[in-house]
Amino acid sequence: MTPLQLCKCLADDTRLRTVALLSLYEELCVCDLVSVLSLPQPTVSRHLAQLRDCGLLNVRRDAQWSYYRLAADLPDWASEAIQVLSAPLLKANPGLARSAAACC
Amino acid sequence: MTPLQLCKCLADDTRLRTVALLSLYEELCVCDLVSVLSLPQPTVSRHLAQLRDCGLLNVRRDAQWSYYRLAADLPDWASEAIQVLSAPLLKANPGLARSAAACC
DNA sequence: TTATAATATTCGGTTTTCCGAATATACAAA
DNA sequence: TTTGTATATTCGGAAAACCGAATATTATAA
Repeated sequence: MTPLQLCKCLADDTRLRTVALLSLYEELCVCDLVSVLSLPQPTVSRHLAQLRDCGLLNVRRDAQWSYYRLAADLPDWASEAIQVLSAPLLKANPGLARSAAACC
Repeated sequence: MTPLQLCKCLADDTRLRTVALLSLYEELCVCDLVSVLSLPQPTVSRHLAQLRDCGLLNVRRDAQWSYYRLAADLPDWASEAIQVLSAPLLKANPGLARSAAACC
């Protein structure tokens, strides 16, 4: 995981919002993200796979649900960057956190 | 300037290294960057223009030289993100800082 | 004015990224 | 086993990003 890889991962609205939500909610399943982000399920799954392949997310499978969370072994600078970038995004989009609170 | 815009600006190796150098050197002219980054001048200028158009960099024109620096009016979260991402990049590429020291 | 140096821009073409649609897989409940 | 739900993947095509080459611009010096 390099700074460039992290920036590329976060240089997409869907992925950045996903990571911001996971910095707030610890763990979310795909259907929650589909509902909160208002995007088709395959789109969400594709971005999640990309974040997982980069080492940014971990998955936990429980029955037919997949629960995603920020990877536990991220370097400190990556966690800090995610925090620093998520905060203003969530502040500027109160609807995101609101609809997540209503669903997750 | 949004977190997404910042991430897109930094999601390119040339631009990320440029910003990292400017987080270390305060002010650099185009020919310094051309030399340090080992890239064609038009390539460097194009990326600088992109960073300038995003509001990330300011230019100061002095005679035939253009001196670039990080924008003075960046929001705190953006400055912090740049610092957090630049540090590991510079640490992982000691040659960058070294060749900048030898030239600028 | 001419020549030169530093920088900026434009133009095509290639590569990368993203998405919609369709399909596949995994699991659970009936 | 069949049905249904949740998730993942594949496959085009479209949009965007990036680069090399050529050229334009600006300013200095001769």
